[in-house]
Amino acid sequence: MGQRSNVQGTSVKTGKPTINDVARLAEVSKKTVSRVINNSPALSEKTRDKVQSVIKEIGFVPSLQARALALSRNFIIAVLHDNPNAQFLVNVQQGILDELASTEYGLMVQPVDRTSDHLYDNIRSFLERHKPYGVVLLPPISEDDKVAEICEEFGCGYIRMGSVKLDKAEHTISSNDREAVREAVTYLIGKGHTRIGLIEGPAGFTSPRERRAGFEEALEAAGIALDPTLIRPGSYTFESGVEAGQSLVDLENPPTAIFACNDEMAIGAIIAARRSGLLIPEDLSVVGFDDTPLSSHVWPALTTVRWPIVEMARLAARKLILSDDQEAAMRWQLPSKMMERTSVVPPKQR
Amino acid sequence: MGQRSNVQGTSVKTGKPTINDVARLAEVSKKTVSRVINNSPALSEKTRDKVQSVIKEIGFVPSLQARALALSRNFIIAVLHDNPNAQFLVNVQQGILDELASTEYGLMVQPVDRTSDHLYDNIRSFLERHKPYGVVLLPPISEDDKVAEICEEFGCGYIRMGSVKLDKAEHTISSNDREAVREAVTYLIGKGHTRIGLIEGPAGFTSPRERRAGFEEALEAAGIALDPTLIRPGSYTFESGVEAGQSLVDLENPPTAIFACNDEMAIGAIIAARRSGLLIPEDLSVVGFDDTPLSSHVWPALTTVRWPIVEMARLAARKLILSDDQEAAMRWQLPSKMMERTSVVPPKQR
DNA sequence: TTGTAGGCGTTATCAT
DNA sequence: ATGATAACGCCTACAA
Repeated sequence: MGQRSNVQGTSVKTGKPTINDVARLAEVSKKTVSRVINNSPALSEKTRDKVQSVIKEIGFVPSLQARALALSRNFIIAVLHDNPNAQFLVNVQQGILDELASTEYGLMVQPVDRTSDHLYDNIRSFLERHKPYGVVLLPPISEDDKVAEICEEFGCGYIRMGSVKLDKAEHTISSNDREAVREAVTYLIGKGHTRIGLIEGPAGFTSPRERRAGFEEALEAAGIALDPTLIRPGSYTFESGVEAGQSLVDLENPPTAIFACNDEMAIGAIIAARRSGLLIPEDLSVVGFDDTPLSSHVWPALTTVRWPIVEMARLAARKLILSDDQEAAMRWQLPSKMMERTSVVPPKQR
Repeated sequence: MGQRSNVQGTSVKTGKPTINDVARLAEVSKKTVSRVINNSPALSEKTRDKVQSVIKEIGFVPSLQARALALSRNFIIAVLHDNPNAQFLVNVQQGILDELASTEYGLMVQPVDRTSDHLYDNIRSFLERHKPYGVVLLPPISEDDKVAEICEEFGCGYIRMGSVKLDKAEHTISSNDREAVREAVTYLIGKGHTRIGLIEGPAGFTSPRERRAGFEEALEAAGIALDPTLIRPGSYTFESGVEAGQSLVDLENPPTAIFACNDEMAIGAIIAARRSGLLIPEDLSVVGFDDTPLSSHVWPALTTVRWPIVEMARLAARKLILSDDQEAAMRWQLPSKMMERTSVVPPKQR
């Protein structure tokens, strides 16, 4: 007897049962056990049941390391990001982990530097090293087609998360920024605002572009002419919000409301306005975008638009690991929602 | 010729060179190559150089999957946490990743539920499945000795991050909450405050306990009697800060300053005070703890205490993967620092 | 100092 | 439907 064959069927070395132990006890070959594990269709009921009962009995769990070697693929989903926003990143992680919790998959996190000369090499080397089963690409890096190509090249599943449909449905998760912003600005208009400032996001990315488009659509639908003097650039940072907000309230004929392309800038604008002696929201209504925890902890609580990040991430993971879930594979859009709080009131009569 | 031996030395199957290719081209055995990879001391200069030049030439990269199988250990550091604070978590991840960037290690994230009946089983099954090289335990789960035992049991390196020394030096990274709070409260006293409110953290964990101790030590050193009516419980949430802050400012003889055990509660207290018509900081000075991004984005900007989280996480990773770095192994404390901003002024004359 | 043989625990190939 | 045998790519024990 080369192996000790005790009642647990446990091999001597590691103390944990292997596929060999199962095969021996079930009196079948390793390959048959492997077929059972992988739900191979070509198996007799009887054999399957027998093997499964042995598996349960001795508590066999397949080794992920061994499978990784044989399959050249790890049971890991990786988040690839170039995103400074902590809350966003953590929400994504949470959503993915929710979906993975009932599986054997694990989650890796890999930041990348979009400005690096070695961006693509770094991504390649990550994929080559860790061979993740699939990756979730977060904005803004998700907008880079080359990155998606690299994933494809490595035979690695990928999902691109963004504000618009960036790829085929099965590779995309997106929200509807344009409609959401249109709705938010329409809400401002509904309150009676006609002079509405816009603080934009950084140029070159789709989300700011979409949000601006939604802004313009809302104005147009209400028959309000776009006033370029009410539009300010921003970079999604608090400081840029302060600056843009300041320059808007300093206007001779300032806006009665501001839509900022994210919460940090919205809060920056509030700070700037308050510094100029304005009361918020009485003198200036403000709407943000993101629904960061920040937004409900400031005073006044910020009306904002919320991406369903956790749900999006969960769907992303589902699309990656449940390749046979056709319904999930085709779903690619989850709608944003406006969170009405206290930073918006009708404009003062002049 | 069983293998195609082209100039790249690449094996036919995967397209990527393996240890066999290196061995063949360098005219040594696999084992010798393996020794070179693992920096085995017993090797002649000549052989080492030769092998290394071949490795470089054909671009050989050892397969992590194969090593994982052979070693029963993955080249992965995992963060185990039960921590709701996004910024903290992301900072930890960033610190670890900074340190791992120059290595082949990757980062996994695994949340756990402290309130679950299966807490320990879940941790066991994670360690068993993914066999991380080491884990970083974040507070508050890091305070659970049983979790550390489980890591030990699996032969998995671990580092416990906390407010006090929770374990042997090589397993500990901590800050000096007590001294930092003492310093912050002493600073308030130095400004002339003598009635200082305290909003505590949740009972049962060490960080709130340490922070309270620091608070008491500062008062005692200044000869100020501890006034129990100025102490309020809190749970590290914004809402608990609002509540505690409200009850403090409603006092007949309210404090002129408040120290809150984290920023969220501090900001909650500011909101509550403002709601009661107080001017901040003129009527009430406030100090927080954590230096979340929040704290510099509120008005007034919050004076707070900053844990060097990124540095702590970096050191944690270093301790885990550089087992021969004695200096790092022994270092376990990184000092917090008070960030002076604008939420503190001397009390008004009465 | 270096090499040989065998093992880690799976999956794939190709029979039967 | 099932099995024998050979990968997968590295590491360890032991031998030389």
